[in-house]
Amino acid sequence: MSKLTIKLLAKELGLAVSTVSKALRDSHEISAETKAKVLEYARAHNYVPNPYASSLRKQKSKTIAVVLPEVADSFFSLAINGIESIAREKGYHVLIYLTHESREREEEILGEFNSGRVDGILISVSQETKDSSHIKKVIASGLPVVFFDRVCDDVNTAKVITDDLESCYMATKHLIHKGCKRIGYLSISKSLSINKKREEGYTRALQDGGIPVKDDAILECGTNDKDNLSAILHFLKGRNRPDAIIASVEKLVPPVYIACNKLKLSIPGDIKVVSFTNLGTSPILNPPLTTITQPAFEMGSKAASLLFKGIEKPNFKLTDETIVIPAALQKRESSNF
Amino acid sequence: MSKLTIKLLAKELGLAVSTVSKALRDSHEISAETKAKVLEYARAHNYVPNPYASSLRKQKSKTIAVVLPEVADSFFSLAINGIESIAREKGYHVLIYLTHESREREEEILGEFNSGRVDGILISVSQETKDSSHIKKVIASGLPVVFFDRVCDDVNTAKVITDDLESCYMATKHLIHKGCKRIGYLSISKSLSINKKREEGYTRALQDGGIPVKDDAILECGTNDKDNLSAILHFLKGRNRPDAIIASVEKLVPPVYIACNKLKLSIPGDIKVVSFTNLGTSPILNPPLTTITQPAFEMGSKAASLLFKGIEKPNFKLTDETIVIPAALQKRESSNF
DNA sequence: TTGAAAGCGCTAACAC
DNA sequence: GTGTTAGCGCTTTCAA
Repeated sequence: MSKLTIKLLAKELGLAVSTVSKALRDSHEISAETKAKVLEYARAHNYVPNPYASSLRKQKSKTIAVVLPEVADSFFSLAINGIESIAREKGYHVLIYLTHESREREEEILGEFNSGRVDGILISVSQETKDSSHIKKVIASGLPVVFFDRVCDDVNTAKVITDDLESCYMATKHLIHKGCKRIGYLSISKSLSINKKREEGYTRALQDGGIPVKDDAILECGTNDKDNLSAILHFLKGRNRPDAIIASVEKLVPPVYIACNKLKLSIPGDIKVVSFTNLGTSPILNPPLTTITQPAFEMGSKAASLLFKGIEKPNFKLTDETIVIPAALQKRESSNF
Repeated sequence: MSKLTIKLLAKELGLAVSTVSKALRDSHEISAETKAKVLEYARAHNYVPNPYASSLRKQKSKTIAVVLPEVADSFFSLAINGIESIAREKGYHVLIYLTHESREREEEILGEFNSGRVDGILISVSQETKDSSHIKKVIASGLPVVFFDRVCDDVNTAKVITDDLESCYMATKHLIHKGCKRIGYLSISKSLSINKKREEGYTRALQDGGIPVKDDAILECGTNDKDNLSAILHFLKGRNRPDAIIASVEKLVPPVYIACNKLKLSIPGDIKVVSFTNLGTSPILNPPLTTITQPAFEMGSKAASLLFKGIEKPNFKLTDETIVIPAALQKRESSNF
C-alpha cells in the first residue's frame, strides 16, 4: 500500500522525474504525447502529489489558518462558510484553530505559525486580547494577516468589519423612538473592538436623544453562561430596571429571554429587546427578536479574498485599510416593531 | 526576514544539525548543557521547526481532516469544538472541509487525501452519499477513517453515533401518549443513515402504539430552505393534516414554526412539534421546543479520540465497532410537556 | 523535448 | 555525546 510517488511514476513510464513533474504541471516544454501518457497513468493510479514535499520545495503551503474564539456562534459558523468557499475556489486548504476566548491560547497558536505551516492568517481575536504584540510579531515575520469582525485597532493590517457603531446607534435610536427611557446595554469584554464601537453607538444615540448615559445601565457580561444569567437577573431586578436592553452578542439572547421570563417581565411590554445576532431562530422566538444582523458569510469571503490577494500579489500590501460592510437592523416584535 | 532553520541554528551555536535536532526533541543522547543552550537559543529566536520538512521525513503529518456537510448547524459546531479540543491536546492540526451536501464534492475532497496530507479523517457524510466507494477507497489506501453522526453502514470502520432509532421511538411514543393520532415525520435524504434510523424509530413506535403508518405522513425535505417551507406549508394544509410533527433535523425547525404561524395553527394546541436539534434557543422559542438533543461535543471528542488511537496505536484496528451515545429527549411546551 | 542533479528543512542511521 | 550523511517527494535550474 506504499503511496505512489513521482519517482515510481517516472520509473513505470520510463521517464525522468523532472519530465513527469513538468508534464503534470502542463509545462510547455513537454510534448503533448508525453503529457497525455503521464496524465493518463497518473489518474489511472490515483496519483496525488505529496503536498508537503511541494510546500517544502516551493516554500509555500497553499494553506491558511482561521483563528476563532469559538465556533458555536452563528456568526462564526457562517463566516467559516464564506472563508471555505473562497479557499476552495483558490485551491487553498483551511486549518481551524479555536482560542476559546483565551489570549494565552491565541498567542500559542500564532506562535506555531512561524514555521511555514500557513501562508496567511484570518483572525477574530479573543475577548481577552488587549495587547496585540503576538499578532504584530507574526505580521513582522512576514505572514499576511487579515482581521475580521473582532479586530485590533493598533495593528496595521487589513480588516473586515461591520458598521458596529452606526448599527448600534440605529438600534438605540429605534428603542428611543419606541419611548424607552432607560435602555440597558449588555457588553462583553470592554477591550473588544466590536464592543467598544457598539457601546459608543449606544451612548451617542442616548446623548443625541437627550437621555442621560448612566454607568449602571451597562452590564459587562463574561464567558460563563451561568454567571451571565445571574448577572442579568440581578440587572433586571433593580428598582431602576431598564425598559429596554441591547445585547451586544448572540450568546446573551437566551439568558435575557430566560431572565425576563423568570421575572415575569413581558417582552416587549415591560422591556424591549434588541440583539446583535445571526440566529436563524430569531423570527420564531417568543417573541420574535429584533436583531442587528451582520453579513457573516460575506465578511468571511471578503476577508479570505483579501488575504489571498495579500498572499499572491507581490505588490499588494495589506495595509491598514478597513472594509466596512453594513449590518441590517431587522425589526421584530421584541422591540414592538 | 528569512525564516530560522535548524541549519542556521546549528551554525550559530557551532553544533551539528543532528545534535540540534536531537536536543530540540530532548533526546537522551544529548548532554543537559547542550540541550539548555539549544533550547534557549531556539526560544529566544522564536524557532519553530518546519512541519512540512518533518512530515516529509517522518511520513506523517500530525494533521487530520474533518469533512462536514456544513457548519451552520449547531450539532456540527459543537462537534468541531469537541474535535478541536482533543486534537489540540494530542498536538494535531485540523483541516476543515465542507461538502455542502454534495457527494461529488465529498469525493473530490477525499481524493486529495491520497497524498500524505492528513493522517486520518473524521467524516459525516453528505445527504447525497448513497454509494460509499470513495470512502472505501480512501480506507483501502491505508488512511484511518472514523464516521460520526452520519455514517455509511456498509463501510467497515469505527462509527460514533447517537441512538437515533431509540430516541426517535421515544419521541414518537411521547407524542402518542399526548394523544396524537396523525403524527407527521419530516425526513431528509432517505439514504442518510440518521434518517433511516430515526424514521424507523418513528414507524415502530406508531406500530407499537397501534397507529397505522401512512406514507403521506412522511415528508421528504431537501437542501433548499424555501422549497422546504413551501413543502411544509402544503403538508400542513391537507384536510388530513397531522396533529404532530417530528422534524428529523434542526434546519427544519424555523420552517415548521413559520408554517404553523402562517396557517394559524397553534403549537401545541393544534399541532405538537418535536425536533432533533442542539439549538441553544429551543427553550425560548414560541413555544419552547421539545427536542431530541445529541451530545454533540462528546461525539466529536469521542470520534477524534478513536481516530487518534487508530493513527497512533499500530495494532489498534478501526473495525466496524460502533459507539452509541444516547440522545436526550427534552420535553417542553411544543409537545405540551 | 527530455534528463541529471541540487536542494527545500528535517530526522535517523551510523560513525566517531 | 556529537557529527556526517542519506534521503523523505518534490521543483527547478542547467545541460544534453
